Amino acid sequence: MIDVRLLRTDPGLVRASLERRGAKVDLDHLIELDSRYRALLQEVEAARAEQNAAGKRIAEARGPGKSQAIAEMKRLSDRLKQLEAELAEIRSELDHALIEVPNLVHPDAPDGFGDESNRLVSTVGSPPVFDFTPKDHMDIGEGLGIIDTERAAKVSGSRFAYLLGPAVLLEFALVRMAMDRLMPDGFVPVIPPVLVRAEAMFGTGFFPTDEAQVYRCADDDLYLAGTAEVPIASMHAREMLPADRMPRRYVGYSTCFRREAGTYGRDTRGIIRVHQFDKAEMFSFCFPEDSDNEHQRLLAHEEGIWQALEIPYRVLEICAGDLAAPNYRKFDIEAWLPGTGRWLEVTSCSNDIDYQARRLQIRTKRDSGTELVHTLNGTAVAVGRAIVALLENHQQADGSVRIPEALQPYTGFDVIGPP
RNA sequence: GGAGGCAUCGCCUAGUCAGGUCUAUGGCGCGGGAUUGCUAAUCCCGUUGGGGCGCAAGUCCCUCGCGCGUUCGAAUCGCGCUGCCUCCGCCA
Repeated sequence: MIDVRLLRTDPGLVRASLERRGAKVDLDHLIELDSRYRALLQEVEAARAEQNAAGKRIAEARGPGKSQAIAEMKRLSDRLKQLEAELAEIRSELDHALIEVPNLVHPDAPDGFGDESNRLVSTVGSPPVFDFTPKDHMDIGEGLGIIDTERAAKVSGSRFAYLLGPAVLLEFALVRMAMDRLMPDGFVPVIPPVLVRAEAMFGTGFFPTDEAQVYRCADDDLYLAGTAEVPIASMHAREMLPADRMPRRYVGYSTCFRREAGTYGRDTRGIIRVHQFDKAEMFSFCFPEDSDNEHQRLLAHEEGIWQALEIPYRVLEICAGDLAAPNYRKFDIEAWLPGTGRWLEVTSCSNDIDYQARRLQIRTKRDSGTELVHTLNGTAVAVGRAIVALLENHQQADGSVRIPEALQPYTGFDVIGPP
């Protein structure tokens, strides 16, 4: 949610940001609603002040004057009730309109829409050279017997997978390596609940925009989180974070659930796009003036992990038109997949500034006053896609897969296979 | 799933039975100050959060878990919801 006051004081700024996103929001209507709301609010508050004063007089009054005063106040009370009903209606209209408004856009974010408008920030590492024809992750995974999507389809339908044997140990190794890199930098490991209330979905900005992507447990009115970002951001909802304990950093490990509605033709092979995967996610709550630096910090951790995995990657800054509603600025890392011959998005790192904090009411108090915090999130390891990248980049002629050195202390083995 | 209890401005707490100066009491903590004079103590002042108007000083409104209701008036009465606790059942 954006700051309504900004809408009042600098509507041009908001309008420019929304245009860069290509967001269709009727700002004039919003401004009109806000001004009607405040005008009516003043009327209501004046009436309440009158009622409060009259109430005191009644409390002190004795005798016949009292019943007369009560009769007078009844008329006042009726009028106030009518005004309050009107106020509530406008407030609700305003709230519904506001929750649809996406975040502002960072001035440095590239303009445009679609992949071709993203800015290439850097490319690191070089594609591995093979003296054989490299296979894609599915051929390798099935060959090694560590990925089984056919049986998963039998049990759960398409876009599910069984991970088996060394793939499972690889998952735990990846997660533990990420934690070990992040904990010294103040990230507190957390395993959050993955079933959350609608409030958490709205608070983090996934609702109302992405409601179609979320699994719902209708009987209990709970939703399966598509990322640990949702329960971690919501963890401190309606809290005042002590200034001397800022920033607050977490690395959350959770299973992630995504309906992938509307992606029927895309990434149907293997485990690149599945309904369920595990992920370690970084999340920071920080002071507003620190969020640009914090964003770079999260991105640096992501790059460090991919370098440790010895996988070539590139960093993209996402263009204004492709930012999700809560994002102010976003960087993706794409790993090179030699078997498939394409780049694959493996991390996403966003600065949402005060957008989530305003919805979730997460504040901090300093001498300068109380203010909303900034929130940021970034992928530490999306396990499924990390496994895909490892298999394709470190495959060997005999069908086995080499484990990069940094990971070996965690896996306990240096190779998977040969079959 | 069943039965019962609880929810007050950072934490603890008075107030709720008998609705009206509750403009919510006190303690802890925190901030500022005074005095004594040194492994500290005592005293004074301030301290929930949010919003409207205003250049400001200020002023008004809301906030006793949330919502709805009763009433001229709700921390207080009624209903619903949420959370926590205890017991029973079930359960990894």
